[in-house]
Amino acid sequence: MPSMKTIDMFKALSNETRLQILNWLKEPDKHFPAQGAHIPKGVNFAGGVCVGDIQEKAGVSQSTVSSYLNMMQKAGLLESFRYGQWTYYRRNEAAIRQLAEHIRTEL
Amino acid sequence: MPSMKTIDMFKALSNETRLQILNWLKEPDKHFPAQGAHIPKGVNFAGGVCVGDIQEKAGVSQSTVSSYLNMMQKAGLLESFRYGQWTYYRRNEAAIRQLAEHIRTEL
DNA sequence: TTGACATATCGAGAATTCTCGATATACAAT
DNA sequence: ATTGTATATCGAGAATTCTCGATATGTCAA
Repeated sequence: MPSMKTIDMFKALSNETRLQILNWLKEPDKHFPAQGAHIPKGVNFAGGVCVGDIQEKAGVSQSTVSSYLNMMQKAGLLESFRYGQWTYYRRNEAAIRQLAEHIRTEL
Repeated sequence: MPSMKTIDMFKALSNETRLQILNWLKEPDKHFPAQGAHIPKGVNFAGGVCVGDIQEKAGVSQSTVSSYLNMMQKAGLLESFRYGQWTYYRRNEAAIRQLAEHIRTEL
């Protein structure tokens, strides 16, 4: 019985725009403006990018990118951190590695 | 630009029944009746299972299983061999390994 | 040739996904 | 308090996927 979460991951990965976002988030500095202007000192969420910047780059509507990011997070591919009015998303590298491992050994 | 084939793989993997089939085909002897009664000597397609046996085990209609298998083959997850009226399907282990590797290094 | 069987393809209705604009919520600044 | 900004949620129409039964195609056996 394959876990539902695995299927949710595959569904989340079955869309070009979402794949792009995941890929851009591999090198946030390269693809997005500098982040964290609104994150207070002492908070550690390196590599996170706010929704607005992702939306602009992806070229889809704000509501679409919001639900995409939410979907990817529910699937475990992303993790998020909210500070004030901003929500920052970044890759969940451990989960992605585990997915690769799952495919290699258990699929 | 993620290849279309990668997305097709993820789509093919986004369904419980198809995941089950892929998993059963890991150990065909364990999950299906003995195969190859109709495969002539000299033809080598070890691990292949015919559509009818997969259909019975999966418990979906014949047309559904046929299109599932076709879809998985087009995505590269399965390979098929037709002998007479029978079509045998088996896993494409190389492609599955490559998918894991792709996720690990390029996703 | 005829009949039986394995699989593929077709057509369709139901369910899900995609994607948007509009609106709501939550917080910041004035 | 009011306004502005960032994000989330809602509602809906279009597109896609799911899954079936019916039918077509190809092959084997009698």
